[in-house]
Amino acid sequence: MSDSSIKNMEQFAAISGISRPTVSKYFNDPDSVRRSSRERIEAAIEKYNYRPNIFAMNQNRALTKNIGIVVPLLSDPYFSEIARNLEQHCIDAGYRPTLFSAHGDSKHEVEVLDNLRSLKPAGVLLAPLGRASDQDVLEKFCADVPTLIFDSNVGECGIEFVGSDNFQFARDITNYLCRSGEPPCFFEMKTPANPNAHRRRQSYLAAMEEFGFEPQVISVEGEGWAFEEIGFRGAQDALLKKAFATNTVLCSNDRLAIGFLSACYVNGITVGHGEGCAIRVAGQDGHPLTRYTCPPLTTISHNYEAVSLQAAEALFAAIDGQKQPWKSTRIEGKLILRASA
Amino acid sequence: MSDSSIKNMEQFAAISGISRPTVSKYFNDPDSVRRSSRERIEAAIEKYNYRPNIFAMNQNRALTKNIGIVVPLLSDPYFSEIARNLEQHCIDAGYRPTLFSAHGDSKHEVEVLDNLRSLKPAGVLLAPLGRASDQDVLEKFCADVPTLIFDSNVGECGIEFVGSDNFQFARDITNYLCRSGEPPCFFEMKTPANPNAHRRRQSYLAAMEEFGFEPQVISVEGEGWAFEEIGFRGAQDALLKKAFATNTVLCSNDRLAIGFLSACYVNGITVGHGEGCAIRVAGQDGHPLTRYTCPPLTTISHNYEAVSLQAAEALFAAIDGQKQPWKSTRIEGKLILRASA
DNA sequence: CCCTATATTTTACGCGCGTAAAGTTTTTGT
DNA sequence: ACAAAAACTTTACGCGCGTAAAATATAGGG
Repeated sequence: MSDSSIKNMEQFAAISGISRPTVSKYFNDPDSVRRSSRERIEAAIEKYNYRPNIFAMNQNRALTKNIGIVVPLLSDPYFSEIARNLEQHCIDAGYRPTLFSAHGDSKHEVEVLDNLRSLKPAGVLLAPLGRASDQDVLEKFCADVPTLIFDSNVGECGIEFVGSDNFQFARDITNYLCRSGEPPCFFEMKTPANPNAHRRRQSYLAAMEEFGFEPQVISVEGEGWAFEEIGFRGAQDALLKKAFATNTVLCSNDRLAIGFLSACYVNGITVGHGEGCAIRVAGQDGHPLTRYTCPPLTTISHNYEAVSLQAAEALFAAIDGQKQPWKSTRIEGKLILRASA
Repeated sequence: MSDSSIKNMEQFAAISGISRPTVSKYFNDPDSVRRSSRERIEAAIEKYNYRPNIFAMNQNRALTKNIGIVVPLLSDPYFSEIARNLEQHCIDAGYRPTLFSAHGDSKHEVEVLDNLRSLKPAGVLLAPLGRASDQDVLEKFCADVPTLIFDSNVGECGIEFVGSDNFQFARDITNYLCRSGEPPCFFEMKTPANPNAHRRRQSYLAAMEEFGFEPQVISVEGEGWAFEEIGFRGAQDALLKKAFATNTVLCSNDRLAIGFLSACYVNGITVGHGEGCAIRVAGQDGHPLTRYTCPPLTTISHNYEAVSLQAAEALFAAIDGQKQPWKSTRIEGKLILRASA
């Protein structure tokens, strides 16, 4: 418990009366040293509170336990939630995760990937920015480092792709909306950052066709990641123009829907599936706050747990040397019926 | 642009026909080498796309440019927003920020701090968990590493404290609520993680006394960081019991308020300051989504920009060797009047 | 109790780079 | 054109630790 003036493993080994390599072995696997040594080391750790420098440790190690986790934007609840899950899975499996955000910007993404190489990661879990990503950089990175791409597919690179089944998302919720009331219009951003948005639109179109309804897509302007603001403005505009052919709107994602709900509110339009409601609104993603919107938002939620677990385990398997052909795993979401639709 | 087979600075220096130490100097400061050398190095970088290993770089450097940023929980929008700001300021000042989250858990916080030492940071910007933090560990860390504490004060440790003026927050919004309608009740968590919550309660009490109103504090049960859920349940309960003496509620923070609004909605209680509204609700923090709640939430917002700038610059000054006595800087928030109150 | 097989520890070197000190070249001033 | 100053390059060593190979200690068998 005393304040260790011990600066490195050399000194620590000397004080505990054991050779440095043995101490090194101990930290790598406590059971790999003799019991008597282990006890002396552990007593010394207790006494001096010494810990090896993790970066020096990884410097000359054949296989590190580092795993890099990269998401496009940490402030987006979907990514912060999935990142949280991934980190936990890594820790549980004995790895050391490090989290990076590309801050919604392609240049940052490239920089993160560059820095990641210095970490000598055993593997990387990467959710690319999508459309904006530098494809060449991603591919080269995947070629150099065992990488599992999740959330947003960017060609067959990396070990495997794991993400949500966006076709199923839009299909199932469109299906529900059609069966429970008027068919939905589709509300989306004109230039979404993420390719999943395209899948959702296409799936909506297909589902509507299957039902024999006329689809209607409202694409609103707006760049960047301020989806609520974009949804709000787009909805304001569209509501003013009475642009929606039916009384039901399916938003491309929950954050747009949150903006949409807000626009409805300020325009005095009551949202919900009940009597006296003017419009039904649904989202997609299972954003943590959709439970608390007014009204609570009907949505289709990512299976966060399954996506993150599948992604993590596929990466671990690859790190363990199990070679598999590239594949794409798409995990179904779960419809969450609430008052908004 | 070719795929560099270059593994280290040695090889890179050899290929570019320059000594390794000179290359090292170049990466440390391109202007510190002769122009002819610089051009040759830059040509080689272009050609082989070489970058030094950032962790090896910092290994034996007297002063690194690393800055650690630690927040209690990244999934909380307040922290992700402030962290984003801090990162940008670090980058702008030529530092290399690395972001860590304590995941709302004291043990993680200790671990993060341990790992941070390995980074040999020039400085650390630390928002402690608060009540749950291991005080001894924090103090020892501050003694070893130039650390600036922000958001939540934990005794006079570190270089300086920078945070919001929580007394002013609750005072000003209580003031506004008293002047614009019935005096507010105060809605809070019984056992908040963060000491700022206590300040806000006390400030509310003081402000009410000043106005000559009877204060009323409703403290709801709930552990952890699921504030919306805690707010929702607490509000459900309190509304059912008609626990509020007035028609106005000041929530201790915006996330509780979001849960509160949701509870009002499902109970058919209209929120707002207008005609026909049953209750007024206000929050505190300036959560990014409060603009889009229904109704939009009246709140008092942190001055994110000022807090992060002040914190960053104080740290930079300390890193540059400017010794100042410890002080505490509390930055005022800005009242944001919306429809909810 | 002695010898061999196995478990540990030592020795020695490497990872990728920073940096001080000493030697060399280039630039500057005149 | 020459000396002094400035810039640069070499040399040499260090950071904190991993790891293979050699040396040593421990355990098992008769």
